[in-house]
Amino acid sequence: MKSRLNPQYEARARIIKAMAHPSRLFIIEELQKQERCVGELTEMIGSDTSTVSKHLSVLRNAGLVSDEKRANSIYYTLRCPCVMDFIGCVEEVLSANAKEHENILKCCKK
Amino acid sequence: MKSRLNPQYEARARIIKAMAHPSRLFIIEELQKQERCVGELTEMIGSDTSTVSKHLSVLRNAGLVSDEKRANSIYYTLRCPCVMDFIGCVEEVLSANAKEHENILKCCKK
DNA sequence: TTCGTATTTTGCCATATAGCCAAATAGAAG
DNA sequence: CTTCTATTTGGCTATATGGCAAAATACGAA
Repeated sequence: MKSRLNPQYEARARIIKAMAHPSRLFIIEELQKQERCVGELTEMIGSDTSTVSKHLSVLRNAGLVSDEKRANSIYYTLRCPCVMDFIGCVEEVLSANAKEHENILKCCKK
Repeated sequence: MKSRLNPQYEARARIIKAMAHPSRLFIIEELQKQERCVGELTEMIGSDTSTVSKHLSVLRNAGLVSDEKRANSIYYTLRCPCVMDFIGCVEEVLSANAKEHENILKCCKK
């Protein structure tokens, strides 16, 4: 990380990095629909509770989600729903990649 | 990565991960304005050429940029300009975070 | 208080990443 | 062919990350 870039780029990268994990993308998508507690998310994801808890703390530290304790569970909410816009664009990249792949295959066959 | 999530989340995460670095965010932003070759980007970023080259290959492997050789330089272009939409949202998160921080400080002072 | 449930933290290991330098490669120019 | 320039690759080290299991914490209920 030795560069003379504006620190703003690091701040942005921190946020994006917090999203750059399959489980965390799932969590973001799920919380956009409704708030959820750790246990529920753990159940859906299918890995260790402690692992999911860490993912949630990554998202919380990035300011992407907020938490609220109710009864004896902690409920997480998506703070900036706009992050879901990311997904649409990412899908666009993925389908562009798929198309390219297809073209390459088509070429080879001929 | 032991979870029973749909593989689609991994594909998305790969793309987002490719963006999750200050230098690579800079490159994306720069390429959105105009195509650039490795040397130019290296100059702007201020780290080793090999480092920048590796960043570019990360972006290329993710399908985010494409390259074209002309004369004796390789010019890189942004393939899906929509990725720039990310930035607006990320900035929204950052300013929400800043606001929260401010509120916390305000509370403490009183 | 003690018990029980939900969540977080810690410790440890395996793997991945970023960075630089040096060596390898590609191709234009002479 | 040889040289020069631009870029990539390999080798290395340091650091960061993800995962699980176990211990610690928080807190409502009995």
